[in-house]
Parts: sequence; C-alpha cells; structure tokens
Amino acid sequence: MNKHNDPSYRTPYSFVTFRLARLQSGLNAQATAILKSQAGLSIVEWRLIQTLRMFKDASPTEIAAHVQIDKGQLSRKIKSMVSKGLLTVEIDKKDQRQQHLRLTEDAERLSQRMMPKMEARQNLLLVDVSGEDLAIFYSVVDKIEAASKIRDIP
Amino acid sequence: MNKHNDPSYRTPYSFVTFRLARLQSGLNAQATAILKSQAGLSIVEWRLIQTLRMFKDASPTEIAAHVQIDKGQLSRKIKSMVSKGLLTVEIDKKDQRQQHLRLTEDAERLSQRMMPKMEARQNLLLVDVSGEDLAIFYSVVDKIEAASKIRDIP
DNA sequence: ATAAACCAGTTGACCTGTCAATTAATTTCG
DNA sequence: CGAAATTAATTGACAGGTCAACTGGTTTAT
Repeated sequence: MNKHNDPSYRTPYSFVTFRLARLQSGLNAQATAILKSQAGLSIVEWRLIQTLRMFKDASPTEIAAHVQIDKGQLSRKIKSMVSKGLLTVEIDKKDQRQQHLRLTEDAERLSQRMMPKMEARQNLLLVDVSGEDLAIFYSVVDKIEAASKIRDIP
Repeated sequence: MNKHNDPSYRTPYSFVTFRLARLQSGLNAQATAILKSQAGLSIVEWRLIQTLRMFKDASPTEIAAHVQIDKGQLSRKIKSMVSKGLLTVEIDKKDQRQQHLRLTEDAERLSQRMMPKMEARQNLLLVDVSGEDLAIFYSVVDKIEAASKIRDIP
C-alpha cells in the first residue's frame, strides 16, 4: 500500500483531479518561464503556433477544436498575434465568414529555434518513465478524459 | 506502436503537456458544472472547503502550501467566502498577523451533501482503470511533477 | 425567392491565475 | 533596546479562461 491509496493518508489530493490540477500548475509555470525568457511567447501563443504548423491555413473554429480553446479568447489572441507580427489572416474566397490563419516568417523562425528546447523539456519530463509505463499513463489519461465528458453524475 | 508514439502521427498532442492541458480543461469543465449546478460553488471554493476539513483552523499561508493557490487569489477568495457565509476568520492571539479559517455550519452541510457526488465522479473517472495501472499512472504523475520544478533547460 | 435556421467570428462581462509591490506584525541580532 | 530582516496578508495590474449575447454571411426549406 502506497500513499496514493492508503485511506489513512487521505488528503484533498486523494482526488486524482486535485493531483492533476497541481501537476498542471507546475507544468504551466515551467513552460511559461521557458517560453517567456527565451522567446517572449506565452503558452497560448506557442500552442497556436504549433497547431498552425500542423494544420496549415486552419480557421479559428478548426483550431479551437484542436486545442480546446474558447473561440472568444482565440479571436482576441489572433488579433494580438497579428499585431505582434506572428500571424496573418486571410478571408476565405468562397465563404466570407471564414478566416485562414498563416504563420509569418518570424513565427516560423521562433518556432524553429524553440522547438529543440521544448522537445528537450519534454524529454526531461519523461526521462525516468519507461516506454511501458508511458503507454499505460496515456491510456489512463485517455480513459479519464473520456469520462470527463459525462455530465450526469448519479 | 500506438498513436501516442508513432512519429508519423505527430500533432501538437505528441507533447504530454498538450495532452494534460486538454485533459485538465475537460476535468475543470466537468467539476465546474457539477459544483455550480448542485451546490452553487466554484472549484476553488470546493477545494478550499475540503482543505479546511483536513487542516482545521489553517491559515491562508498553510492552505496556499497545500493547494498550490496564489496567496493573493486566496486572500480575495476568503473575503468572498466569508461574505457568502462559508467561512469565518479569526486572528491568532499570539501572532496578530496570522488568521485562522473555519468552515461555517452551512459550508459543512454543503460539503456533506456534495462529497458523495464528488466521490462518485472520482469513481466514474477511474472506473475502467485497474489498480496496477492507476499506481503506474500516479508514479508517472509524480515523476513529471518533480521534473516540472526544474527551470534550467539545457 | 425569401424567411428561418444555422454558422463563423466578435465583443462584453466576469472569474481565475500569476506576479510584484505594499502594509503591518514579529523576530533577529548588533 | 532598536534598526534590519523576515513573515502574513492585502492590493493592483494584467493575462488566461468561460459564458452569453451579438453581428453578419450562408444554407435550408417552404
């Protein structure tokens, strides 16, 4: 019996959600520190850039689906990234409601420069985790995420 | 080889941090929905209540250490919870800088009523996860969290 | 053809999270 | 003792996150 299932060791962190919240706050602080000091980017900006490298010319709605960001927040973020020279916005010819977002050269260069650092960080986070354990970890993440969509708790 | 380590399937979510961020956002939405609709509480309020049930008469500083919340945010939250009738604040007799927080009867009742729901939710999240897998999951969470404290990425 | 329904993005309001500066009480130490 | 350092909590400023109402373009269905 270890500290994670010993009932006599019951703290708020017996809840997996509490543990994950604390983990998330540590990861955010770390990523914020790296990105801000080395590239002047926020986490949201970094995620948007990476998402646009994957899904070229994506629209805000498509991006929102991929990175689970609120479309309102996204709209404002796009505006600020355009004024920072990281993005350009183009209106779809066929459907004037839709925008296509594109990374500028500056954003591509920033991404090229930071990617090795962010991958090094990823490796650092997982350096002591075996392949088998990581696979199990991801499968549990998948299961918890699926269950998080349920809204009716009996 | 599964989708989590297939390089040809590389998306932003190849980053464990992206996966965890998305998971966290789903969990937050779920907890927010349950707590708001059934008890009129926010997640932060729920966490504070649970933490105070564990660490009775704790001071804001002690709580901040346990739940990893910013002391500024905590100060404001305490004020609002006092005005909602969930907390009382007492000044320490020996050290007039320190406060001791106590749950009101209302807060205790709310907690009693909601705890079974929140435990049911916890069980729902983990229902398909075996004990062994959960132990591995927690050990990976612990390792990632430890590595998240490192600030100097080579 | 056109009114209703729908969809993409914007805006406003409000709460949460983080950082830094400040105030006031207590402790340390010359 | 009493100035300096430390600690607890507060406050201000600002980015991030969520919700809902709104604007304007497009599709659907009569």
